[in-house]
This record gives sequence, C-alpha cells and structure tokens, in this order.
Amino acid sequence: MALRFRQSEILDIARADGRVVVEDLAQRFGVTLQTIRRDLTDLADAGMLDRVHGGAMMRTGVSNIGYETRRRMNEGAKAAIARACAQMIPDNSSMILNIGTTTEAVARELLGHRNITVVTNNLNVANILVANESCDVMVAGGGLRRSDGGLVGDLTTEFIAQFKVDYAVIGASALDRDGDLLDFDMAEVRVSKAILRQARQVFLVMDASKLDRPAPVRLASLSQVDAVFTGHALPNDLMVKCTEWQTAVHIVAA
Amino acid sequence: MALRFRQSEILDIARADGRVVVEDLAQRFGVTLQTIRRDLTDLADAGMLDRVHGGAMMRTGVSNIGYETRRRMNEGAKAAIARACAQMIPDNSSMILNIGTTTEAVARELLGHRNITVVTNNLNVANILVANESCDVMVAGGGLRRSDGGLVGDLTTEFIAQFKVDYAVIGASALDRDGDLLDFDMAEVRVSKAILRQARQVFLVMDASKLDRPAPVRLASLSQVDAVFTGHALPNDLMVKCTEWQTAVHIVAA
DNA sequence: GCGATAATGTTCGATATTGTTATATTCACA
DNA sequence: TGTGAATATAACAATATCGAACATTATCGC
Repeated sequence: MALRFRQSEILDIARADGRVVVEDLAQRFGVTLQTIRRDLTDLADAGMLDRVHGGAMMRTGVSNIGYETRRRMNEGAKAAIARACAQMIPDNSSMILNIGTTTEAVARELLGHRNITVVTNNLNVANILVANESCDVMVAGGGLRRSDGGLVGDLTTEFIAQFKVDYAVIGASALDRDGDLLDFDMAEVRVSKAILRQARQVFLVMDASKLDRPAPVRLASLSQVDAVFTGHALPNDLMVKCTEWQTAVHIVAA
Repeated sequence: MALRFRQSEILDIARADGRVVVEDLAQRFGVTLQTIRRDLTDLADAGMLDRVHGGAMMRTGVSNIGYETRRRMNEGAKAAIARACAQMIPDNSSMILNIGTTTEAVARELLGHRNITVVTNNLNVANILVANESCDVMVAGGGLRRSDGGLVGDLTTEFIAQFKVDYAVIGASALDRDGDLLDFDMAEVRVSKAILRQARQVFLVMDASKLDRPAPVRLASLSQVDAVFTGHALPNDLMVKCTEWQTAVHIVAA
C-alpha cells in the first residue's frame, strides 16, 4: 500500500499519543470524517493500527491478543478433549503439563482432582491450579514467554529432568501424516522432549486444528505416546500405525 | 475483541494499581457507572481482569483471603516505598525480586522501565511484569505456595544460584532491634539468602508494620543491605548502626 | 484540453455506544 | 439471620459512529 501523505502523519500522531480520534484528525487535516475513516481502515487493514469505535489505537501487544484468540478457538472441543484426558488421570498421582491452550484446559478439568502433584512450565496452568487446594504445583523455572505464558530455555529443561512422574500431558502445534509431532520453537521442543523422558505414560491432547499442518521442529512420534485425545478422527493410515504402536486413540465428541 | 480507548486505559490503571474501582473510573472518564461496568464486564470476559464487587482487579491467580488482606494493608505507603526503590533502579539492569506484597508493589513500579531483566520466585511478580514488553522475566522454579504465590524449596535456591544480577529487591517479615531481618519460613529464607549472594547491591523494602515484631528465622543483617526503603523512621540505635554499616536509609512519606 | 483514475465529499440506513430508569443482588453490620 | 445501603443487571431510549453508494472534485498522462 502506498501511504498517503496524511496517513503517514496519522501514524506519527498515533505513535506519539498511542491513539487517534476520527473527529480530531478530520479537524486537523480539514477533511471530512469519512475521509479519515477511510484512512484509518486502510491503516488498520495494513496492520499498522487497531481500529476502534471513534478512532484507532496503536497495536496492543500482539502477544495477548493472539493468545486470547487461540484460547477461544475451539473452546468447547478443547474442554471436551481435556475432560476425557483428565478422566484417565486418577487421584493421588503426579503429572507434568506443558505449554498450550489445550493443556490449560486439562488443568481446568483437574481442579476437582484430589492429592495430585502437577509439574508445569506453563504459567497459566500454575495460575489455574492455584485454585485446587489439594494439588501440589511445581513451577519449572525459566524464561517467561509472554506470548503464551510458557517457560522455556535450558534451565527449564534441567528443572524438568529432576522429576519422574506418572503422566505427561502434552500439546503439540502440529501432527503430520507420518505421525510426527511438530512444533515451532526449538527451545520449547527441548523442554517437551525432557518431559517425555520423565513420564511413565504420555498423553497427547490436541484439537482438530492441529492435524496435518506444517511446523518446523520435530518433537516426537506418536509411537512414543500412550494415548491421544483429539476431536476428529485421524487419517486412516495413521490409525493403522497407532494400532501397531499400541497408541490408544480417543476421539472425543464436543 | 476490539478494545475501546477507555478500556485500554482502564487496563493500564489496573496494571499500575493492581485494581480499579467503578466509581473512580466513572468520575475520571466522565461517564456513567453503567458504562464503566460494561467495560469491566467486557474486560473480564476477555480474561484480562477479574471482576469484583465495586470494581475489578488484575488476575493474580492467587486468590487467598489472607493474601488479599495483606496486599491491601498500607497500600498507599507500599506504593510510595516501591516507587522510591524503583527510582534507584536504572534502565538496562538486572535484578531479583523475592516474595512479598511490597516487592510486588515494586514490580508494578517497574512497568515503565526499559530493557530490564527480572528474576523472581514470586508468581505474582511474574504476572505483573508480563505487561512490560521491555522486561525479560525469569521465573525461578520450585514448589508453589498458594498462600502468596511464592515459589520455594531447594530447587528454587539452586535456580537462583545460576544468576548474578545488579540488584536484589527483597522484603522481610520482620526487622528486630539488632538489625536482623527475620522471616517465618525456613525454605523461603534459604531462597532469600541465595538471592543476597547473587546480587551486587541489595535493597530492602519494608512497610512500617514490619518493625520490631517477632519471627523465628534469621534471614540476614541490615549490614548486608545497601539501602532500606521504609515508611517510618527506624529506632535511633538502629539508625546509628546503619551509619556504621553504610546502609542507606530512605524514609518515604506516603 | 480531455478522458481516465484516484481522492474526497455527501447522504442515509445500519450498527455501536452510552445514558436512564427500574429491578435484582450482594455486602456489611447489627 | 435479617436489614438497609451499595452495587449490579436488564431493558429501552437517545446519541454517536460507521460503512456503502453515489456525486463531485482533483490529478495525471497524453
């Protein structure tokens, strides 16, 4: 998009004040409200501003918004998947929960469990489980990623290595046709690998949106997973492999 | 959700003060109570605030009556102390913040600092500083204490030992006449001792209620502290000792 | 100058926000 | 546990803002 003269000035003002008001701009530039609105919609479409009623504002920390959107996505399905997974986890057991909005849903479903120990590198999981008095929460140390409340890094990996738990409940960004679990971030994957090593049983929770989409880093194979909880059936060839691998597949209706 | 102007300001205020009051906001923005309530409900629905009777507060996760009471105690004084302390901490520096409602107040005052690294064993501090995009947050791993969001235990101590920072900002439960800092919990004290070892300068923040009351575990001596920020003057004999020890004492008016 | 194209202005129905009022809830205190 | 005050919710009316369609004006290449 070729920035018009006025538009680039609007951006300057927005950067300085954090926000702009349609009425003010119209007056300042001596044009009609409609013209300013057109400018703002253009700028918003180009992703340089967030349009709001009456004006526009600088982009709010992309992080939170993106995370909120992801959290809302498939909310019902995630809750159902999480419930199915939580039902397989008995009281008086220990587990690790990693990063991901679906594992957070599992944490919510664990609020009623008694006498459990949860190790997590997800700050949101910790915040959720504070409400369960009968749950020991161990927070893994590490650098806080503000996009999703994840704790990642070598220190996190080392921390995880100190535990040995009954269950690992993990999410993944993607699952490809070969049955490989994929993710976007190297540091996060290192932590997740450590989690797999430290758990006697591994549960994968994953909503349907994760099926067959690309992500660069390989985390593990479905063969290393004891049970998958997901919303839609897996492709047939994968189902066959799962049988070979003795990986239980739980398809959960929302 | 597209945040309205007012809503994003409300969020800023909430982040700075930890909470907002419907009546105050209505007055400040010159709108009716109903409008503010609608804003707060929206923000709460979006998961950015927790709605409470009469207003809203930042989500702490830690919802504990005792903790809330402590946090409210001396609120104004704590904020003033925290501000004085934060002013001594420059941009581009690293620091450790430990457990305590006063250190949390310091975290709020650090929301405007640029390019800082904060290591903390306090989940609330981490939750607060998520809002500062220009702040690297390292969360120390360990067992989560739900009474105050503190992370404690040997793992926490080990984690802390891996850092070396410019400043330690610590709170203490009590300060006795000899200038000894005291606390209630052994595990927490071990962590705090580790924090002292890993910092080049030590700041103690403490509201007046901590003066001269009993607590069983000795954490350190004022002589190990570089500067104290507190609300009321220390007893005379202690002031003399502080001069000997070259411990700066900043008395902050609320 | 002329036609084509882009930018702006004008108008108006649709939508979003706020205020107002009446009615429920919740809280603090006895 | 009950009571009054404070606070919250819901419904509706009054404004303000928006977006689209079309008319008008400016700009550009020829």
